[in-house]
Amino acid sequence: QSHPSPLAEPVSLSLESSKENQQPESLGLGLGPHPDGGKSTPSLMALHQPANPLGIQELVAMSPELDTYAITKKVKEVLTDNNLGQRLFGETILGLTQGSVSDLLSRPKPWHKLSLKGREPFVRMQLWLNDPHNVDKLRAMKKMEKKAYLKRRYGLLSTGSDSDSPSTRSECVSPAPAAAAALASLDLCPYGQAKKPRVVLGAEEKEALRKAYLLEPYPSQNTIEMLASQLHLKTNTVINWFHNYRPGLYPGAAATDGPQRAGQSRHEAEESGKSPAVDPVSFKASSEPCRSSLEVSLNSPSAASSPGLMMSVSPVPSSSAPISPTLPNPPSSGANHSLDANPPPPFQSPKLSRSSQRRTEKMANLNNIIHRLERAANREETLEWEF
DNA sequence: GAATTCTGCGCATAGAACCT
DNA sequence: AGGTTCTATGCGCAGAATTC
Repeated sequence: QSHPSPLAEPVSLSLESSKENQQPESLGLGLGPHPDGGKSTPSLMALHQPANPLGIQELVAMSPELDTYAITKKVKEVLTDNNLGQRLFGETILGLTQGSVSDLLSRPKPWHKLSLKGREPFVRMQLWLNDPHNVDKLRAMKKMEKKAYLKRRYGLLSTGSDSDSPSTRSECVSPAPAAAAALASLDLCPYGQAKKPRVVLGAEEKEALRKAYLLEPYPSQNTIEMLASQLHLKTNTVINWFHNYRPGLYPGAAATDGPQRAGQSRHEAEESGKSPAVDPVSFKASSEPCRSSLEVSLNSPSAASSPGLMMSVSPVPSSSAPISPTLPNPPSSGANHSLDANPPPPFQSPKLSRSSQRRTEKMANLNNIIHRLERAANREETLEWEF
């Protein structure tokens, strides 16, 4: 629609459109034998060759088959590890909105099912991953946005360095390139930062919390801890829920329908600066002539030695048991110190036993909670938070 | 050539988490 | 406490592809 075309090169990683300049035949595309099958595939290295740049479209067309699941998994991992939001990433790297980024990352389609246009974001992601410096650049942009926000709001810049500013407390230590390179090994968080998956409360949990709220809108610490324990939630989650549920923040909340959105906010922020500190040109300009892993062929054997975020590119992604992002994570250890006295169920098959047992326990527990809450509410009896 | 289907994406919003 | 940020998701639109 009216949004800037994704092909208008919001990408700053030397992905400038070069339609007027393409020389496909002489690009030295690194058409090397595929490590697995000897299949000749083009590489993405040409993107970083100023002398013979390729347009993103050409690049997509020439790109080898990419493992979209692995790419999105890695991108999510990097974004999470570095506290980089999907909005910033989408707008600056992919030229897409946050919602589209979320959709792409959570439900990537297999490469072979994508059209050329549909493949484009994945190629951009791969390119972005290839150079660890890009993470730093995005982090820098985030800081700039933060500063701009603070300036707008308070008319002053945050004092002190960003690293010790409270507003950036959650950012992990600036990664050394070497550390970033360590990302190349999957599933490692290079900065020792625990990942914090988003909590999605189940219907039963919400129901229990709602009833708890009706009985006690301002629960004591003790109550919160008990609720957290019984619902297998973190106390902070319970606190946040109560906080968000109170009418003050969500008009109409706590009535029946649960939290409503408070004032909208992002659009104001975006309004005041549609491209808040997001200047692809300057971003690109800041990218020193880093002849990093961008130059490395996606499929070339040398990729293995690349210090960057090079992903393995599956020639047959669909056959490689795609990593479904929706696969449930194994229950985190220690998350289940149930206070209830439910004895462990009899032995089940190893795979089922843990999750189904947990589920059963949780359901029973929740039913118990709801039942007691209802009884308490009906009798108007003093709540005793014993489940 | 019209109708239908597919695909990619933006917009709006819910709600959890975070910041001041 | 109030406000903001962030992610997930539903809905709808536009354009391309396909079918009739």
